[in-house]
Order: sequence, then structure tokens, then C-alpha cells
Amino acid sequence: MIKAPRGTRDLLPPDTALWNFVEAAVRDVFRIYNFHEIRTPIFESTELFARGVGEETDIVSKEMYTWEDKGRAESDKSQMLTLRPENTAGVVRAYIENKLWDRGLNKLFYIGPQFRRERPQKGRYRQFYQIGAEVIGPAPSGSESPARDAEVLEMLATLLDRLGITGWTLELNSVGCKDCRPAFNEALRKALEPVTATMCADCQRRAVTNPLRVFDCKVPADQPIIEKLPRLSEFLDDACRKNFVDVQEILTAVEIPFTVNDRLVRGLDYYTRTAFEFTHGALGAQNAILGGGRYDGLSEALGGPPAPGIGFAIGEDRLVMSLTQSAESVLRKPDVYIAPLGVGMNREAARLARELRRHDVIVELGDESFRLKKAFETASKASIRYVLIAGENEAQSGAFTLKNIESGEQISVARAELAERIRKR
RNA sequence: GUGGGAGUAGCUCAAUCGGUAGAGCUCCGGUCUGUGGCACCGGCUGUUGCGGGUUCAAGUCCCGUCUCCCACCCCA
Repeated sequence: MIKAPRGTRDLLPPDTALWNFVEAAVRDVFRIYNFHEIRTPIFESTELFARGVGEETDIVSKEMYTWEDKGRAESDKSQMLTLRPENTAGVVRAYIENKLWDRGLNKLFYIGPQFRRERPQKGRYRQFYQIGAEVIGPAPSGSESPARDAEVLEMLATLLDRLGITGWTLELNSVGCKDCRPAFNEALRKALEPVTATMCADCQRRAVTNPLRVFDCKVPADQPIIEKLPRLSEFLDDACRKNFVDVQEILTAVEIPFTVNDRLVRGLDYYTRTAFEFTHGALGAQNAILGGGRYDGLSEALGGPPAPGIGFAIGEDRLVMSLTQSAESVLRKPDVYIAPLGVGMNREAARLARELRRHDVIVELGDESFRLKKAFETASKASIRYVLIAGENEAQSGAFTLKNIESGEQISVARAELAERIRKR
């Protein structure tokens, strides 16, 4: 038997109804915050992610699905392509390629699959889905303003609340900018040098590849060492410091609860200043339901003009997991089951179904070979409220038998009144 | 990439020391050809994840492999 590849899965009814419910709610929120949809390719040049996400990140160095796309002719040279592991680089590439700065401030959102070759786990798949947004534009458009950061965070809190997700936590930090972070990195490297050898194997590796991540270490023995390391917050320059304070003040004004976590770092190289994470307790070890931050230098890194921006990505799989709603509860059941009765009655049933569906009635249709008993059982199991009997008697008289499955009541309804009668419930 | 647990019918699970693969639920049909849910009767579904090995005999023991789950790592 051919099975879905490792880390991928089929989403089936009724779960798909829940996914559609989430996406509809999300689109509704994006609409009132004036975000508009962008759809970028599912694969891009490998170089885009190498330069955008960062060569040294785990994502680029070991988790990407990359292949050589061979040229079709002598003159056609081959190129390296990669299934997108995240969507921000693609959006920023599109911003540059389509000269979106002409539109001033862009507020864009996307919903779609992403791919990372990781070992599958609860809340972690090789093909997973992200709902994300980016606010990006030339600085004069306001893209650099702390007001944008706060607006995005407030929108996210609203979104989670609307979906009925309770018990989330917003953690916030500032990771500095290209001007102040190098000084901090240098200080951190210096402070780590003499103590690295006493730390865990992961920290020894991190100290070389990505010193900021040392702050993520959970090994108890390392904590006293980490406590004494220089803090990012001490190295923020005045502009970054003010930006961070402004964001917090706006959040307080709009009554969004948050906690500052000065050990919060992000795994992608492009993040600057505001970095954040919404976590949820019911998700197991993969407790980050969404994450994001500002990426003021990304456009330049990809060869574009300065274009400050802030964005986030929601793990849609994890979002759906943390919903308390059941899939059943958002599923709209058929309104009526039409039971053709007797040879040739499929034709009459088809006509009836067509008429009813034109009136937005959800119709399920049987077959003339089915016994009436089967129609009732099918309707009952599927929680369909009415069974409409399309038999020879009814076809001749023009009045059809409509039975309410729950109450057992049965009435005769003229053809023209069927839709109204069924929808009235 | 590392460590642990698990894979038997559509689902949940059983199978003694290695000795004929089972139960419940679901599903299908009938009792009942135009009135359901109940009841009774009958029935289907298996390369025991896959591939090797040991054995007279393997769901069971051994080796390999795949997948899922949990954790690390990492991230959303």
C-alpha cells in the first residue's frame, strides 16, 4: 500500500470543516485590519532562503527540500530550487520584484503549506500550514513605527480571542538592530569563551554557530552561567530602546496582556527589534502557536531597497489543535434527504434536488433501488432533519411527503412550497 | 540527527510456554417490496506495517527496515 510520506497527512472531513472555520475567521479579522492576501510560489530559488533566512540557521542548513531543476536545453542552465520552509522571504522577494514600495505601506497576509524536513512530533509536520502576515514598506509609510508592531500584536490577540482560544501567553522581547546587536554579540562571545567548556554539548555548539540561542538552553546546570551572561536589554541603543518602550505602552493602552522575556530569541537570522511568541499550554513540547517579529534589514539582504517590516506566522496545525470547538460543531448538516421510490423516480428526485438546491437547501440524494427503511436510517445517522419521499403517488399529485426524522411527524407539501418549508425547520 | 514507546479487521482491543488469528462496536443483507431508530437472524473485512532469519510450526523469538506517538534538538 502506498502511504502518505513521513510527516505528511491527509486532512479529512469533518476536520476540514474546522480548518475552513479557522481560515474564515482569520480572513474576517484580516479584513477589518485592512490586510490583503498575497500568494507566492510554493518553491523558490534556494538562494532566496539561504540569503533571507540565513545560511547558519537549522532551517537552511539541514531542513530544506532542495533539488536541481535541470535545464531543458543547452542554453537553459539548471537552477537550485527549494520548497518554501517559511513565507516571509517569499513575500519580501515579491515586494522587491513587483516594486510594491510604490503602494506605500503594504499589509499582506498568506495562508498555505510550508515544508521542513524535521523529525515529526506532536504539532510538528514536514508539510505544515502557516497563516502569516507582513507589514512592509518604505520607512516614510510608517512601516518602522512601533504603532505597527502594537497593531499586529493586538490583532493577534483579537484573533485568538475570536476563535475562543483561552489561556494563551504573549512573550515579548527586543533583539536589537544592526547597529547595536554586533556590540552585544561581541560581548556575549567574550563572556561565553571562558565558560563554554563547562556547559552542555548543545550550548558548546550554539556558542559557535548562534550565541543568542544559548539563552534558550533548558539544562539546569547551565542556568547559573546563563544568568551571569550579558543581557541584550543592556546593549539596546536609544532608538531600539525607545521603540520597545513605545510598543509596550501601546499594548498596555489597548489592554493586551504580555510579559517581557529578555531571553526570548528567534531562530531566523532576519529578526530585529521586536520579537514575540504566543504560546499555549495544551500543545505539548511544541507550545509556540505563533511567532514573529520585525525584520528591518531583510529587503536589503535580498538586494532590495530599505523596507522595514514586521510579520508573524501562525502554525495552523497547532492553532486547530488548541481549539476547543469540535469539528462536528462547525459542520453544516444536510437539510433534507430525498428518497426516490420506485422505478424511474430518480428522474423526479433529481428535478426536486435541483429546485431545492437553487434555494440554498443542502440536499442528499438516495437511489430508487433503496428501500424506504434505508432512507430513514441513512438520514437518521447523518443527522439530516427531513426525508422527502419522491414516489409515484407524490409525482402524480404534485404534493410530496416530508417527514421530520426527529419528531416522526409527516406532512404533505406542495412542490412550490418545499424549499420554504424545509428551510423554516 | 539522538533517545524511549507502539504497529493485529473500518475503529477499540484480545490471543497462555512458539501450536488452527478472535471479540465488541461499525458496516452490509434479511425478517420488513411505501415508513427508520429497537429486536432477532445471517454475513463481510486480515500478506498480524514490510522484508529476511531461527523452527516441524512465528502475531509471539532474532536481525533489518518503514510509519506513528512522546521527548531532545529546532521551530510555527
